[in-house]
Amino acid sequence: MADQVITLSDVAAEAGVSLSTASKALNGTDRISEATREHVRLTADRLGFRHNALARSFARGRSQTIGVLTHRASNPFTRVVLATVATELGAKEQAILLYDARMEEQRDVTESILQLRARRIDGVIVIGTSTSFRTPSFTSRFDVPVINAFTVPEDPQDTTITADDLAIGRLAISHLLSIGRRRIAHLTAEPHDIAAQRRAEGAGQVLADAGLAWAAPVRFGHWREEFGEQAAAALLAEVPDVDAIFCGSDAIGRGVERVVRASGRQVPGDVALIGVDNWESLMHDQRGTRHLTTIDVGLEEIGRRVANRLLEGDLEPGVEYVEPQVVIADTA
Amino acid sequence: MADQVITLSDVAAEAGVSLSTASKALNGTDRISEATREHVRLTADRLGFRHNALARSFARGRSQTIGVLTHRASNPFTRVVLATVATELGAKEQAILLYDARMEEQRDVTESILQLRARRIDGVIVIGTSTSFRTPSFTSRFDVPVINAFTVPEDPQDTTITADDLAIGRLAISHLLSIGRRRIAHLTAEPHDIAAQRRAEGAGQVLADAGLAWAAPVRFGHWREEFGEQAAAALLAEVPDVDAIFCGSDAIGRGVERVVRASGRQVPGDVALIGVDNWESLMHDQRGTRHLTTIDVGLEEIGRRVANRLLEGDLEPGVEYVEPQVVIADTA
DNA sequence: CTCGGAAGCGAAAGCGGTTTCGCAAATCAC
DNA sequence: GTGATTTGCGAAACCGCTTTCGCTTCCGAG
Repeated sequence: MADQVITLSDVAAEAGVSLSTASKALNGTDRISEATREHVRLTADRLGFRHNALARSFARGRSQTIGVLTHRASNPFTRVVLATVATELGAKEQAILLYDARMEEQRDVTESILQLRARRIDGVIVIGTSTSFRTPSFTSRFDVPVINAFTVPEDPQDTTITADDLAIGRLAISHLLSIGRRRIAHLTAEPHDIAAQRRAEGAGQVLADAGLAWAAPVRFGHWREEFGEQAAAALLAEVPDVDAIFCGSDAIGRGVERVVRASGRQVPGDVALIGVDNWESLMHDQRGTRHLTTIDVGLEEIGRRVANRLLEGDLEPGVEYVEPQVVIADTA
Repeated sequence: MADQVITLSDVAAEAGVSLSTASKALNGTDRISEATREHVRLTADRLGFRHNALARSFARGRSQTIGVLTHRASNPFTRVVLATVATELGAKEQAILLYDARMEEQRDVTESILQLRARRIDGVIVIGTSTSFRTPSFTSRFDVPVINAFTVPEDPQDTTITADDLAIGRLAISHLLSIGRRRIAHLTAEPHDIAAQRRAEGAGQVLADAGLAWAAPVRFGHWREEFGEQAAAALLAEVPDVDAIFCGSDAIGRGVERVVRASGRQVPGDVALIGVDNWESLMHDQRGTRHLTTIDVGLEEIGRRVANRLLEGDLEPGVEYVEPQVVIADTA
């Protein structure tokens, strides 16, 4: 506790070498005989020496800290990515400095950028939302590597790792087809929502490839449970023999399920349901607690990759997509 | 971008004062004439000077970084607290360094502690789970302030801010009583789960105070949706005229709702339902998307308070509880 | 007019490492 | 055996800021 701290000079003195030799020995830099190196290492261990990270950062000019820019950190998807990134970076001794800003507001963001640069952060992770809004490009505003997570980048050259909405749509329909459904409908969010558009597009492709068409025109609305209820009610009235519904999100799926069951239909017997997000695992952590069949968009994988790419420094320009996974449960 | 960086010496030179004067002027420490101070400030602004945070941390011996210890960062509740803490600290220029460990595993934790100390962190936040397991005490293992969030602390002297499970139970029943329900049942998690116990206890108190008893013995099971289904089915068979169910969590509530509706009963007409967690807002962010009436345990508030208490340094020993809030929606 | 204290400022010593550079000894080519 | 390299190590500069301490100057008290 109150043990006074061992510095590198202490180690050097104890080992009978110079400060610089000790430094190089422990860092593995420069030419040092294997014998000396080992000797220094052993004395360091014996004394319980640990580099003062502050001094080290200062001397090296690298902070061991990654800046994270979020649009709204209270967004549940953002939280998942953020927590994953923090965990992954923490395991590698990297701290994170979070700036939660409304990215539309230039002043805010500019200030954040200045702060981050003053902190000499080693890199930047931008966590966006892959839905309604394109994330402005920050790449050129830092002199350190910048990587985007879960965004629709404004500049296609920005290094970005995100969900594959087209594949999500394809996967959903493929699964419904694979369990024998043919009269399939789709209820999803606002028509201008980018994720909703792409999911619908991917879904439509697979359907067309199978020589089928939607059982009813795609209904656009909101990501909400209530919308699921309303839209499902209207859908059932219009196409009573629909046998599967692809719901744009699990929230919508929840509402849909309630209405479908209330209409006396069996799920999945009469109508199969599949959602997107894998909420239940996001909420539960524990396994084996699934109810709604869904598609996992891979948020955690995005977080892991983003963190590791940044640390390894292999940032290739362009968008990299994470493969979605179908999570089979009780409803399809 | 490639603009070379302005240092404090530059400012001092430009302002025609010594380095030390410049430092003191900008920091507001020591005695400096108001004129000089202002003059230095202006030149600093004009030059666009920002302290090099690394040098500053080094000189001061404080890292502007808070260590965060989590038990399982992938736990959804932990994530909420973590994201809130990160946001709150980020707004005050504090980075976080996350160690996600299984707290039971001593080796892991000890290593984390050494790392954190080497980093000269300014404080520690321990995020636990307020349910099945007591969080070991770390307070004496650091020489910086330690605060617990959302934990059941092993040592009651540890500074802790957490959810008030007793109050949650009380609030749930009070609400059900206030809307006129009298035949109330409770379905909740494992009997050894601390949160489940306390919620049941608080609920029982209010019921007794109203001169009532449970419509059926409290059923303990799991935090799962499936448990909600099973338990509700059994409950309805046993007490067909139950008019309200207090569900230990929203997950349980979801399962319960499905079974209650399937039995032909109206919700909330015949049976009112109330859960705990406020999942929907945790998942949604947007407002106005509620379905299940529930109790918000105040995770975000816990995160905010923990962060601010730590920075302000007013850590009083003992447990501080966050007041739960009832969130009225469609089911009660 | 003198003296003690306070106010305002600067010189310089850290903080604890990393890194450049130079030097002596050892190794190599021929 | 000689000169050219290479190897192994230490001296010292440096990273940019904070902070102690001491030196003037100024002021008010007596």
